[in-house]
Amino acid sequence: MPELPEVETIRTDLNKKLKGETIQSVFIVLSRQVRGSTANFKSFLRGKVVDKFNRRGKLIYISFENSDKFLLIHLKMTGQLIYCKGDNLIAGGHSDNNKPSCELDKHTRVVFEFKDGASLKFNDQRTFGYLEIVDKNKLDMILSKFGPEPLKKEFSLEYFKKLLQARSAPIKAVLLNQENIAGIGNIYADESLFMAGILPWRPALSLTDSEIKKLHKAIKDVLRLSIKSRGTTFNNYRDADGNRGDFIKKLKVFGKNNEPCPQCGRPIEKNKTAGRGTHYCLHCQK
DNA sequence: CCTTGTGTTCTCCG
DNA sequence: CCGGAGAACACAAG
Repeated sequence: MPELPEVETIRTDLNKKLKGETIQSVFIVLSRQVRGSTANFKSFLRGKVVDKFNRRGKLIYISFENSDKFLLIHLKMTGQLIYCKGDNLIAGGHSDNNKPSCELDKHTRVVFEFKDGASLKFNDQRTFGYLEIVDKNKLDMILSKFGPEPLKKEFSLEYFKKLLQARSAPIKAVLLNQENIAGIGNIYADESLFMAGILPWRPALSLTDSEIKKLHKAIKDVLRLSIKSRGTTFNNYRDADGNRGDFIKKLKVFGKNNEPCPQCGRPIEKNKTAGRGTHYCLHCQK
């Protein structure tokens, strides 16, 4: 479940590895995950030089030198972007021969092959993710639907207060909606609500000023801490080198059903809130 | 049957 | 009847 910290970890890593590199060819295993024509997808990308890996919420978009089009990559729940260089190369492998240039994993769906010999594998066990080439207009349209980035100034306490004041939905549902705040998913919704001492099903408008302030800080703190730990590997997430994220060691409630609460020792409970599995401590959260 | 991020569709309410 | 909010469902695979 890559959320903001996981996608940010991947983005910064790949930016270091692939900025300025040239795409030589693209090998497509499962065309269903490439939106639009796969022939156009391949022909557009061939020879393109990576300008930058960018992120908005949980969405990665790659810009290219001398091009006004972008490659969107959404990992959804089980997507991975795995970089490999040098090792595991297959002799004669090239997408033009319908042969990949590197060893595929069980769930590899697309491989980008670079001129310097490196490959970038898009893996996705559950095939919910997608890749798409879009022009600037479409990119802007998509990006404009996202709420503020929670780690930027635009996510102000004022904005957060206004957001919550007229909503009867559970606070967790408000946090999960990408149009409200970009990048929070199930893990960080539960964790930030625990940090702030707020029960996930409380109507958003029932939060007091001091609770809103606590939650605003908790969201930023938990996301920053997780980025420092290179994200949370609960099951599927891997960084660009195939490594796990360490933040799972610092989770307080997510996935801890029936385990003792780290604050009070009473068992963590789990229910379904906002349609999602939700973890909380009835004693520490009000 | 369960899991989840997102897009779509349905339903409710003023 | 309209619009918006929120809930419910669809998707896929293991």
